[in-house]
Amino acid sequence: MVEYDDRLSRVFSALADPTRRDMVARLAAGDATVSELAAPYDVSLQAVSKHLKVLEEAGLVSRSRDAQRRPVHLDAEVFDLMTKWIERYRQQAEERYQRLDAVLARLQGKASPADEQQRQREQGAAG
Amino acid sequence: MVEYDDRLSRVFSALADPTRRDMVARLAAGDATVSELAAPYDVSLQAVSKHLKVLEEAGLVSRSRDAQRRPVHLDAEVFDLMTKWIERYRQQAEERYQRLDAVLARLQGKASPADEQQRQREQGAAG
DNA sequence: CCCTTTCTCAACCCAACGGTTGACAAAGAG
DNA sequence: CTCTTTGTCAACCGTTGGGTTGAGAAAGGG
Repeated sequence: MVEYDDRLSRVFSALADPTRRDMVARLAAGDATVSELAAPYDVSLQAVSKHLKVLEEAGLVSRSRDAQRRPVHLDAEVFDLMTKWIERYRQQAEERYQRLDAVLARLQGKASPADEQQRQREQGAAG
Repeated sequence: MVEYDDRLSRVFSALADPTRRDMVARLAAGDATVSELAAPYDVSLQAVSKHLKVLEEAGLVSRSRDAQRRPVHLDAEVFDLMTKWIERYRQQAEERYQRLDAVLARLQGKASPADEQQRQREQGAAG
């Protein structure tokens, strides 16, 4: 379970680069060779090869062989890992927001917003 | 529209660090001060301050003032940006997969898988 | 066999990153 | 005003990351 953390780091880190996100977008349309992927960019083939290695180690992509060519394939399953992480905390934050709204509505100006802010912080530290 | 790209890079990059993801998780439970956030980690307060700056510049977090304290608040909206990007290509990849399955089913062994792989690649390059 | 195509590995460069320490700003408390 | 608390800024340091070039592996074509 703990290793997942490192996996997430790799995935987020891989997608932090615009070129690599671009390649993922390209690969979503279909498999491609290294040269095909390199074509749109003004960098060496070696640089593209490195990018692909990063994507592969993040589990976003897999490579096979077809004569000299190395077709690259997008493995979309990893996206689930990210989506789950994101959704978890987004929902948590939203629920908290709704709770806060409810409290504020109940108070209806009986206390200052600063008091509520303080209460919120303590609640967070306890939970 | 183009600026969004850089924004995504910042967000993904910010979340590529396990400590920062941890802080986001903590903040999903409620606002917290810098010291409170620093407590669980074996690093200087300055390091934590730097992490928070990264999260802030990514738009994941905002900071206000309460006497000497600087309460940190999670801005969950940015998550939508990520989710949208991810979902877009995940769906695209899945649809492509289903199309491929359909084609393979129609062929029912009339052609070799290699031919289909080739067809796939050309289709991708054209689209 | 040699030549071309496709791609990777290795070494290097420089900018960015995460960490440190030291100084100091901001805001109460005495 | 002085002292403490809370946090940031600045300078520095070792590591990582994206880029380069050069060499060469892998697989077919002549």
